[in-house]
Amino acid sequence: MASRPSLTQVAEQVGVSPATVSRAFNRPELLNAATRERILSTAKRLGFRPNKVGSSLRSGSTRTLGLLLPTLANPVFAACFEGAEMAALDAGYSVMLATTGYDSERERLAARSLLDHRVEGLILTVADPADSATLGELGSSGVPFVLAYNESDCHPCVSVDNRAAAADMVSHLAAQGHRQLAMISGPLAASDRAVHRLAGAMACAETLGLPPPIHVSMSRHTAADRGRLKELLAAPQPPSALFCSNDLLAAAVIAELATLGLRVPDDISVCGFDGMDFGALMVPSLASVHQPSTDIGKHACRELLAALAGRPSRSRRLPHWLFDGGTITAPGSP
Amino acid sequence: MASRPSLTQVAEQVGVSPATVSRAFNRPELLNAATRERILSTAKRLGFRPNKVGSSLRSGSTRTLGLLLPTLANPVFAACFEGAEMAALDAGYSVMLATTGYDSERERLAARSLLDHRVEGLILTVADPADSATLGELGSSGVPFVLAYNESDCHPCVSVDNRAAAADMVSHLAAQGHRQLAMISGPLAASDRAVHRLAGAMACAETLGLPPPIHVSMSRHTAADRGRLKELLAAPQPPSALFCSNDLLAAAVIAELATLGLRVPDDISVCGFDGMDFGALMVPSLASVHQPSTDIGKHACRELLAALAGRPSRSRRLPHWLFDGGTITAPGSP
DNA sequence: CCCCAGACTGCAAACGTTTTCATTGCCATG
DNA sequence: CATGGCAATGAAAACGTTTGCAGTCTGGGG
Repeated sequence: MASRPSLTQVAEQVGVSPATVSRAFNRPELLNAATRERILSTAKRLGFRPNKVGSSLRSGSTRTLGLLLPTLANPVFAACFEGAEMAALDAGYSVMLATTGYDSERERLAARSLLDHRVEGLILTVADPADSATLGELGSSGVPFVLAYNESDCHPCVSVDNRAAAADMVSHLAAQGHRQLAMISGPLAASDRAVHRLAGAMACAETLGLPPPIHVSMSRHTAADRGRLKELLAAPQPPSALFCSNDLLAAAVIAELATLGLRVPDDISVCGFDGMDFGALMVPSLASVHQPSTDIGKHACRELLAALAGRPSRSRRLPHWLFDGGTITAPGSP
Repeated sequence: MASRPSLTQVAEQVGVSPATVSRAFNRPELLNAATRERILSTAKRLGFRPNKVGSSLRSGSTRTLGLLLPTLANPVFAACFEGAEMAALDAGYSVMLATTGYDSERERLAARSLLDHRVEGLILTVADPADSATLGELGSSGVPFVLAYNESDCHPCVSVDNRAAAADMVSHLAAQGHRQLAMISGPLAASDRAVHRLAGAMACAETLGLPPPIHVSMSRHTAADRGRLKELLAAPQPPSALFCSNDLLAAAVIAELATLGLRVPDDISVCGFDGMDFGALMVPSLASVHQPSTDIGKHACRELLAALAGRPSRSRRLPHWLFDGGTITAPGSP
């Protein structure tokens, strides 16, 4: 009921100037201990909390960061948020989250809205940093930003080395005896990660003298996808292992294979990329290239905060590692 | 570089008063078409966007909603966010998200921070609405709020009927021939949902003349949990079906059972509660009581917006439904 | 020709802070 | 006793908007 009193009201209650009340909260050491206590106690009594809107306007700083992610339906991004939130909180910042659903128009609009709210910096994942309207607008806005998951030479970014990571997985599969692989991804236009992972897999296969992996792009859980999978397996040289460019997709593929009567890994090996927590709970557990999503969020946030503090933010390449789950086995086991 | 120009600067560029520029954006119909165009075009040329901080301060409305959830690691809450974000966006609102990690202190602090940012309303999920410090503070703040997932008689909330939903699942299990059930939950103190689900299961079992379900509370993925599960299965009358109070837990339990050499559903049936998208991708697919998480977020947001518009927000009980996945079968099948 | 109703625009006061610059005592120093 | 320095506080301007009120035109009706 008692709609929040203002600093001024507290001031006149106590009988001091607004400036003094402000100082009681921001520079308490400047005040006479007695006045400070007097102010703090009546502030509490009245239920006063400093209004950040006023404060932001005057100080020019909102202490808010923007986070722009494709979707929270992918636990990877959810983890990224939590990492970023943690780091932001530690620094006294709040975060304003928006999702784009992989839609570039929504992305542009959301970024604009975030800027309108005067976030001091932005962490975001775009389809392709080399060609992004959003990044263009952002650049000319002067608001610092850090890319998460994307890899770029021209912008600060925090990610794993997607090419190397994919190559590692291909090596691992080859070591198990697999030769013909397939790489399954979503639409490449929606994710530079998928592009890099595919490139890494291809390059590694070539180095190892494997036949080039077959690339299959699944649109969005349409019936056509099911057909494409069937077709892939009916090829003259069907792959013995499916490398999916993300864990969610891997899970979907495994489920799809099950409906086709194929068992993983007995009939075919499958692996993913991301390392979502959930993969470890699957039975068998999902083999996958793990990336430290929480840390990606955390470090992206730290770099952003660094930029806000004047230090330039540097790109960080975080380590990935293979999780050798039960969905991979040597080809042709009983 | 060009740090955002202000409305005033646009005004003097165009040679009109700030008021006119303001109107060009908010009440364009009031302006002479020519002036309007002149303003809009120079505004665009200068890269001007109205500063929401100034606007919020003057108008007293931030057009921002707060969302306070336990964790995004549970995809249920992620879906809730996306639903809420959608509804908020439709109404021209932004959302500020914070997570609590099921920690009541973090919860209190986060709520306070949200209020400090002057969100106009709050959507939140608390441990127990009947006894929540956060809700207390919120109440005296005068900021409208809507509970999501929680059930309460004293506060507006959007949820399923957890008791009835759990009862439905128990009926289903009984119909399959199960008699001795176990209910597995997280710490009851952290979730009134778990409490209600347990109560619903118990009541239904009694009605149907089944022996009372055994309740097992798993703390947080500790080694002790594994022991508790083992112990449960070694009981004189071991349960033939495990009803987990959420899907994430169900997945963990299934993984745990696998390490104990038990197959689901051949050796034991398992089911969950939530209906996270992921469950359908598991092999076998996870039987579960589904709740419409996205809609919960969406409706919670709508109710909140209603409150902001003066209409009182009403509690909504959304429908649940059983997803009869492959993790349940009649007891004692080969 | 006068008057009045629009239509359009400007003035200036808010909104709740922060912060620079002064002001006031007061005490110690010379 | 004058001086200077320090500690504690206040006055007032500024941040970028919105908005009630008042002002200026224009044109049409009487």
